[in-house]
Amino acid sequence: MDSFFVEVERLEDPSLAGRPVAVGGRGARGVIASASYEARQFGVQSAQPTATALRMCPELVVVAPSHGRYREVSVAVFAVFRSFTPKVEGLSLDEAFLDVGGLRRHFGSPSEVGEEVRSEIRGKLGLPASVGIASNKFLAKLATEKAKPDGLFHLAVAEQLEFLHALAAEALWGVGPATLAGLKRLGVETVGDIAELPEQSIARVLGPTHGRQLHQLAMGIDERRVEPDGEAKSISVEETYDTDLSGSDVLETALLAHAQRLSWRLHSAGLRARTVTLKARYSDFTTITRSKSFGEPIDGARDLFRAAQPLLAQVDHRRPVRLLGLGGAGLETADAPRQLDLDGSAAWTRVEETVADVRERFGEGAVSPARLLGKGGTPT
DNA sequence: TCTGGGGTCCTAGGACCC
DNA sequence: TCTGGGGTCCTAGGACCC
Repeated sequence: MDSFFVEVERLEDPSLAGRPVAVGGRGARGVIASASYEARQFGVQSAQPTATALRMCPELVVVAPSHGRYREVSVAVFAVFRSFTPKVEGLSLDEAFLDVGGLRRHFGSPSEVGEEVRSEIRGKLGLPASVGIASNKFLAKLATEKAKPDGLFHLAVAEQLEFLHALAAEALWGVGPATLAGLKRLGVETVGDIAELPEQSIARVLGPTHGRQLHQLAMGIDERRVEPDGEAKSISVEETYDTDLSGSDVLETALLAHAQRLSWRLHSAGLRARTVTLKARYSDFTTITRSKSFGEPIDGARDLFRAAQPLLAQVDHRRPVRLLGLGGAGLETADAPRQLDLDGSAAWTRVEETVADVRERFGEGAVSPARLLGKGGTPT
């Protein structure tokens, strides 16, 4: 999808059409999540601090993100994908691989399939989408970049290598700042340069696994299949605060809010977590994680809070904290057998079930622990 | 006007078990 | 007395992606 968050916002508010618009955090520490093409002309891009974006483009309209809405629209977009083939592998809310190798009978060419997908999304949802077509996943992804915005690009097999080798090395999927720095030390500028190097030279700098994979990609080889989406592996919530947190009380209250949100996310997904991970980022941006695994999976807010308290104790309370996060991994479906009531928690389980019922009917903010009221919790 | 939020995968050491 | 070999799980950190 092109500028997905921005385009969803334009559906809700048509006055945003044709203007430089970005979706992102509006606070002092906000960053841009999605920028319209009009905004990109000014240099606005995702991951950029909102303040910087506003300096580059003073007339920029910054809209606060509505993730719940994007998730809903994403479900509709994926339903369109699955109406073509069950072989759909999502990469994010707004991007997926479709293996359309078996659709030749119904469509004359891959490009016809691609145009049909785009037209369905435009017709049913009113959103622009771009399609890249190629012989494997990673080339298709590169082809999609070339298709944007609102277009289609079919990378023919005969032209693969010429197209690929002319690209800058950082265009490769999996080459970020750290990998790029290593490649530059080898004198690499383009993907073609990588292909010409012996695999061993790359492996010496990047390690055997990464080195081999990168070398293969540079030669246009990618054997990975399109794997239809499976269960999530982790679910987490985090928040960067406008002003740093300090002191045990403040941190613990923030943790309680996270436990509430995480519990709700797990409950909504029908999952429980066997491993709980606390994340803290200090004001100097150093980031630590502390985790603990349990024999029995949990999803209740009280259990998550209690599990995370000893982890919070491992955070240096003398240092200001700009971000606190809480996540669950080792996920199991919630219909697995329940743990026995060993500590008299059955009553609490009933409380939490009731809270979940209320939230299902009235929304996540309908119920909140008293300790959080007046701090973003909504009293009822 | 320093640097979001939610994910995946990989590495590496140590515990523990057979 | 001088310490195996393999497998799995746990924990912490880091790179990368959208």
